Amino acid sequence: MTTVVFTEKNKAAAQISNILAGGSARRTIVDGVPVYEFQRNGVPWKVMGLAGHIMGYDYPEEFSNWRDVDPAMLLDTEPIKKVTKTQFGSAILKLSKDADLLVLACDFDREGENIGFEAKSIAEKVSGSTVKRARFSSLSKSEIDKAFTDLVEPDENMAMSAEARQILDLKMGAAFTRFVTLSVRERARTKGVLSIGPCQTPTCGFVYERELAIRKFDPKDFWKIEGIFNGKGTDFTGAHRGGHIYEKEKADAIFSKLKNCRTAVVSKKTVKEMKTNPPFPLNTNEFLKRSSKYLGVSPEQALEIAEQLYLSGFTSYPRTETNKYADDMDFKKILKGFTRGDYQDFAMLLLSQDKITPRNGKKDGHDHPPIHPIKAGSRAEVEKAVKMPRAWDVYDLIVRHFIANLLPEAIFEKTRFEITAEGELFDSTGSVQKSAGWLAVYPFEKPQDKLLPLLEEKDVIDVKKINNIKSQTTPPKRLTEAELLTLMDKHGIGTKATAPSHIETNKKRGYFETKGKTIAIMDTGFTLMDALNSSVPILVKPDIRSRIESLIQEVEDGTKKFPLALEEGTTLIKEMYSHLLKNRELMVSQIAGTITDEAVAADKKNHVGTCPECGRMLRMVITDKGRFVGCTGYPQCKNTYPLPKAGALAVQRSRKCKKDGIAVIKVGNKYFWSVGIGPCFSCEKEKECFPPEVIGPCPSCDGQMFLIATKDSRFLGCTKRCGHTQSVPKKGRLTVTDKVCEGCGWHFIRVKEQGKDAKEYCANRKCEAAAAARKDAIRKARTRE
DNA sequence: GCAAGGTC
Repeated sequence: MTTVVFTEKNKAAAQISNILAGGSARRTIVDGVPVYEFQRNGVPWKVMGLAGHIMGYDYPEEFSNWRDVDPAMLLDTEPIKKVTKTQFGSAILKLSKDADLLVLACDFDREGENIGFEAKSIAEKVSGSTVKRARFSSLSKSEIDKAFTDLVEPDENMAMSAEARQILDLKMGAAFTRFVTLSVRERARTKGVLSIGPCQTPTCGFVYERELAIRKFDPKDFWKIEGIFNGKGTDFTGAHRGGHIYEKEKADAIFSKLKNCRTAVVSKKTVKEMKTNPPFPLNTNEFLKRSSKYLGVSPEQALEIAEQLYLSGFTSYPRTETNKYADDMDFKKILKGFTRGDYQDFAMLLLSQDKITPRNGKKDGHDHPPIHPIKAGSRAEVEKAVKMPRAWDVYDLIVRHFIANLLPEAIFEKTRFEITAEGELFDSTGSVQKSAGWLAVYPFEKPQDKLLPLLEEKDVIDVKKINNIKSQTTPPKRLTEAELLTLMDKHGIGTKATAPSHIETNKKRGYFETKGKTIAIMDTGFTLMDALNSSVPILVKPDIRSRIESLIQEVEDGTKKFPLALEEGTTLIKEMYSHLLKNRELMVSQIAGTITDEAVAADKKNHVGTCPECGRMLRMVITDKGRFVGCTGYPQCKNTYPLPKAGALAVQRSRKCKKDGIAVIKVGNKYFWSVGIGPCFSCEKEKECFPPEVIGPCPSCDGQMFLIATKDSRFLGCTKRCGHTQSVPKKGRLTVTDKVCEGCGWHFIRVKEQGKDAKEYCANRKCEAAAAARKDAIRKARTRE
């Protein structure tokens, strides 16, 4: 009389056993798998945790060679399901042999039902006993007790719907991936596989669509009228109510009406108190988005860190849809851990309250609570337990978010002036933080105060200047990872646990890459999406996932039989396949062309110059074993030159060695290396080849200022060593441009920080024109808010 | 060597 229970994972097995056994479950190991044993109602119980899916679909052996099988065959072949985690398979057999009742107790969702059925299908080989289902949405005692008292029938429709998804995903993925990869390989050597899938392809599709919008963008000129006013001795700006004016004549007319105007009137004043609510508790999606946005940590990495933090007991389970806390959540218990250290002020404040009220969201996946800290840890403790870069930052974000959610709202006082000048209306807004509330613990979102003078209605103010500013509409920005995750979530691409992996797949395939926080499509990805878009547009859009989704939903609802859904799904895939087949030539030529171009470009990057021995091309040869410069004429020409062992190598196209005429290579960010000679710093011609980068006249003597870069700093110094120095931005790539400042004769510098727009300006701190421009930029930044 | 979904 034994009852055997299967849960989705070991952790759930342990917890459920403790609840059902009243705290006295015995842990044993069967074929390496933990099993919890206890007595309940006089009957022996055994509970085993699975590890998610323990079975998986694949094609039969004879279909595994890509070259032997027409990919289209895969659409008419049924994949077979096999046990992929054999130790679980044998443990299930051992346990089920003498069971009288089998209970499936996996998560209450589609995949959970399916995982339970995997165990059931294995158990039924050796056991004919009854199979029941325990349904629960959380691992609380009351729910578990109830679920195991009121056992229900397993839901075959639900399990089969997941089965249909698995088969259709594999059929489509395998057939399309093989077809595209093999077709393109006829014309170009591909580095790896060109994969296609119902989640990864639409994910890339979002990035592609954005790229299209950027490329198609046609900038339009517009004008805006800005007033610079002075009231009570304080300058402030106002924007003309006309906003963006697209006709020059219209802007000019307003401007000429106003340009000689010297006074204006505050025609209306409103003061409003604005409240900003704390954020909702963190579910996985929100956590990943904020990690990316605030910390620049990729979703994949953030999830991995959260997983480690969870395993080390610092934070709760990281995969959850829920953004509201259960009513019995014990906030005080957690906060007590934080009464020392970085967060103590906030923890003490909250603990002094009778009641702590979170600002709850509305999503309840009935799975796990929102991500929150479990125990307090110092930076040293967290970094010791989780040996991953940024682990502390992620933990800090989770703790701060947790506390912020419990704190009161932030309060701002927002003032708005309507200003009338010559009958034209301007608006000025300012806001002042009255009470920081949750923002005090949440430095990731810092709103800036914008100050306005204390004016009242009917006050007359000075008009210092009216500007007619020409501007241009800007193209859409590249997607950030956070925005991509939002799009995926909105269109049901992937699940909370798999979304980052689809992004990762696209990166691995060379379809897109991250540049700072934004995602940039790569040539291969763009051409592939372009080709797919012109032959099978639904593949590039989220439609493909939703078509399959609605099919399997019908299976789950019982309105469509599993075999029919499979057939219809296969027909859909076949249809797409035939479209792709029809456009094969065009697709292949496009993609092969791009791949060849990329290869040529990569090869060109390695070209160093002409071989003095034989006249052919010299190139850098970089292998796992080492690197050197060799001749393309090898093996006839055996000419080689050494290269430095460490540092990234970049051939300097604009430079040739003055000694031997062969190329100069930049090593890392550190020094230059002449092929055939060695490091330039040990060469007597160094000064001649690398004259100091002069930026302009020294403001304190008749010398010239030039850029001095050392290993850990950079600044401007004087060629006459008069002692005058000036600072330059520490961050970003810095170049001296040809443009010369009219004010002081210095060359403009160009600073390009990763993920930001390049800035060009005069860096001279002693230049009046530059000072005015800086002031103007600050003012503009303020008024833009 | 193909997918996506669980979990470790």
